[in-house]
Amino acid sequence: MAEVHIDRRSAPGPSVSSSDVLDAALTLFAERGYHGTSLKQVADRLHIRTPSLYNHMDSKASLLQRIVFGTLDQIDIDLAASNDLAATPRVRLRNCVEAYAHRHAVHRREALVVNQDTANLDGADLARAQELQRRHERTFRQIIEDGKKSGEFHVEHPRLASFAILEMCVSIARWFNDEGELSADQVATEYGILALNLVGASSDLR
Amino acid sequence: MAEVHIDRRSAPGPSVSSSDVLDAALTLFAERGYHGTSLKQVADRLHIRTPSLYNHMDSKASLLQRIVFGTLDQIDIDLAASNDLAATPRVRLRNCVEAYAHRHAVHRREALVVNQDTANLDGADLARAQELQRRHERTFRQIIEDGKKSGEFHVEHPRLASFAILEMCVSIARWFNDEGELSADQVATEYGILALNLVGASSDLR
DNA sequence: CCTACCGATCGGTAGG
DNA sequence: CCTACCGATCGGTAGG
Repeated sequence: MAEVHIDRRSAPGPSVSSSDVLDAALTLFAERGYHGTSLKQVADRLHIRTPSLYNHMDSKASLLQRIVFGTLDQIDIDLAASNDLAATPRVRLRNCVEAYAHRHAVHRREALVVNQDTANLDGADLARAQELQRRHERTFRQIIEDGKKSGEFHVEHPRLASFAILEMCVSIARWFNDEGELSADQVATEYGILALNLVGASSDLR
Repeated sequence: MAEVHIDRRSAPGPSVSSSDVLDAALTLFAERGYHGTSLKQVADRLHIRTPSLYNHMDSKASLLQRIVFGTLDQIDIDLAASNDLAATPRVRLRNCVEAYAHRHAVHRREALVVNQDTANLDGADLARAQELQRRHERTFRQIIEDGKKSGEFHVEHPRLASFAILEMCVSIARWFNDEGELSADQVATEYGILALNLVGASSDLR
């Protein structure tokens, strides 16, 4: 039997930090899903043994919780900053979509985990996460309803349009590539235009 | 939604069929994901023991395989029938989106499983599934490029638009409800309009 | 950071 | 359709 030799004597002290653990979990959860990822895979990626992970986290569930709420809370902040109620619905929608789209390009892994595994939170956490997501949806829907009232937008069912816009932004996380021909900023700008198209914003005033 | 109700004492012989097993797995995979569902949960739902499932299936993986390819193959057929190359890009896009959206409303569970768990197929199956999905994306992209060339559509990046349209249709599976105020037909029609808006199809000719 | 170990559960098989 | 059972792996703990 060949022995595996890992030289971890090159430096003293902890070899990984809790953010390393979170980052490894983030990559694996995004790739294979929460239930499709074992803590052994997380540990392997960091070249440590599974029990050592517990020096840097509370539980597997807590990793998911931190990823999901870290992301949803930040989206909350992004949207609040972008949804300037003094502006026109057109400007509000464009700014919110740009912020939302940009986040899904820059933080791909987080977006994928939120999208795939939020349902795996338990109890109170699940309810809290769903409430945040409903709030984000309501933000977009309210903007669309305001634009419909003002005559800037032409859409029959604001709720359908808000779902469509949210989900088309989420799709960015599925294909965006840092080395691709479009930057996150360019993608965000383009998605702002697509969203305005979608709600029938008259294009001459865009 | 369709509950399997079987009075096992009323008649001799098998109490469940292989389509019952597939249907139970479909419901659970859609709700909790492939890796989040155990065969014991599938068996419990059918009021039988886990080993009895093997009278009606080959393996857990084969259930996922049948769900995914049953759905992707049908989408393939839907799109081929809707994408009448003799028609204008506007009509082709509307018909394909209506078909795709309609399927995501009527076959919610299948759509959710395909969307969440296709990546859990192994080896050759995964490659085949991804090839089918790429083909569907290319179908939409080609229509958009044709419409751009003909001047009917006004969109900068057809690939972004095709991804956005595909994913906004997928979102239907997340919220559609048979008892909701909109029927699958109505939702499909509305999404056809949203997609034409999104690609900047001039609205007076819609 | 490790080794040693825990009970629970996993997908699946044997055999009737 | 069942009971009995398999090896493997799961998240997690004890203790150093």
